[in-house]
Amino acid sequence: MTTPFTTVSPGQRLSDQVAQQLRAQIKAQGWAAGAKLPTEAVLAAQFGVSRTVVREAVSRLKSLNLVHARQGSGVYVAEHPVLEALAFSALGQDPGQAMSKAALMQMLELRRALEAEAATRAAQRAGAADVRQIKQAVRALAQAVRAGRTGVEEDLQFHRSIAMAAHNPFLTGTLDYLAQFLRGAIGVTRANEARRDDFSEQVRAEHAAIVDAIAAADPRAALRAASLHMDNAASRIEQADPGFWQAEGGRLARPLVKKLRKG
Amino acid sequence: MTTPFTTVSPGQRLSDQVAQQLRAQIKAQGWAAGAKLPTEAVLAAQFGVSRTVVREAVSRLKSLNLVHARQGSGVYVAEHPVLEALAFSALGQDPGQAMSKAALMQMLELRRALEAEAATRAAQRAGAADVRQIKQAVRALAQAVRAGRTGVEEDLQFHRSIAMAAHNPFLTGTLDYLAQFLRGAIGVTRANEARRDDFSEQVRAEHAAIVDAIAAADPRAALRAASLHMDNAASRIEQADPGFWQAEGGRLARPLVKKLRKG
DNA sequence: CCGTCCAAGTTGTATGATGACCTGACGAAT
DNA sequence: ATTCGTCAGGTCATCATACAACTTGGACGG
Repeated sequence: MTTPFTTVSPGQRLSDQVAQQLRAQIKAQGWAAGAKLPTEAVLAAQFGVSRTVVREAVSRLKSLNLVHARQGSGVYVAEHPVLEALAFSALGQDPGQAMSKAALMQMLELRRALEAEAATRAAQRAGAADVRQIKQAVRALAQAVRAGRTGVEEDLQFHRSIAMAAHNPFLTGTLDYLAQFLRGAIGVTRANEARRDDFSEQVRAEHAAIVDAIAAADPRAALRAASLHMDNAASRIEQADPGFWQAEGGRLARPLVKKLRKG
Repeated sequence: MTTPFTTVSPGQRLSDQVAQQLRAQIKAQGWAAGAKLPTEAVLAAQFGVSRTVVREAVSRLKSLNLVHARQGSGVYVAEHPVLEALAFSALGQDPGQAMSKAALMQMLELRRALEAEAATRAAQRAGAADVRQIKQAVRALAQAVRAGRTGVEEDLQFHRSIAMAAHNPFLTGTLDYLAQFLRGAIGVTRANEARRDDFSEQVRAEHAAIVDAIAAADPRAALRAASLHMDNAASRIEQADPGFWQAEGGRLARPLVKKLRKG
């Protein structure tokens, strides 16, 4: 077989299916780095679709820097298709979905590193305006809770305001990107924390400790406070009722099942 | 004017230009989250291009989750277009290019957080196979240096092997993604370090300290060693000849000029 | 051997048409 | 009055075709 592609099936968007298959082929080293892909016309014939669909699929791979096209020559696999790793959201996987407990813990680990760095640098560099922003976020979060909402967006905004106070666009950008996946995670953690009043109060206190350290321009205290907040968040998830992950978390965790089966 | 779009100019790929302008418009809150974009026909008319071009541009925004299209209804701005922040590479900016000294320091800051976490967790979880991989990477790096090469790829592989030993796919994924931008940065730092023999030896010793700590399953030592490595890398850049950034760095730093002018 | 030019191949763009699907409005039946 | 079916218009998804812009490799003549 010279055509290792499964024929596309209608119902789904064809360009999505083609993009996924091409991505899979590249990821599986089906084509070496720098190699030339078949021409659009050939791909269209192999997939049984029009050239328009192939072009849109290739266009998406281009925007992910998996390939680059040279007019008059062809489409070539990128030399360093590394970014693909973080682009799991872009093709196939749906971000914003909730995650399994294990994935949640791993994400918290990543956050721990980034939030600690952000808090440290924020304590070093935050100006009066930055501190105002952070305190504003804290108030918004408290108000959301009083209003009976979960406060996911406000929680994200709180952490984002700290990252911005660090004045490092790479840090802000990375946290922003992760926020997409965090949104589901924070929803779960806050739902968990809201089940126990002592948890809610504990979270509030931890947030306050971070803010105080930044306002006091004490980097080491900020580092400690931020690390503690993440560690405690992990603990609170560990302490959560085992039933939580079947009950309230179940609705959210369901989409993860397929992801786990695949792994 | 109801058409705030600058007319596209031939020479560049039209779909790229349209995608950039749409992205800029969304980023500038020109359209609220959830708002419906003009139809493809209208956009095509406003930009003065064909629907084909508009469709490819929109397709790229879709793959970045900036918008989502509903057949029969329209194209809508995503509710949480947050990931866009890390996608600076996908549209417009060329990754793999070198960066300014300031950007390099900011990126080191981000790396510091991630590498420290990776080293810590690696020390906690690395198995015998993981340690073998890491030591193999160290040997490859030494060999590359002896062969007169810069060892950028080997340096990346060294850090990647540590991240993998941490057994956290999110951490590995994020570092992989950043590696794309790091590649240029590491090239600059290694070119800088190679200029002074004491620097080279110092780097080698720092790497060894990290490996030893992981092999000894000492998380705290690994954390210290990794943090020290990043801090020292920053110091070495600070200590670099001022002329370095005009001379050797100049060739690499040139593409950054436009980025700085824009900011 | 070397430079020029041309022709085929490939991507980029334009255009028109058709199918699938959504949305809102209208009107009939319960 | 509410619900439901139907219909028309709008919109995205896909297809087919044609042409423009560009690259590549080889033929050709020096």
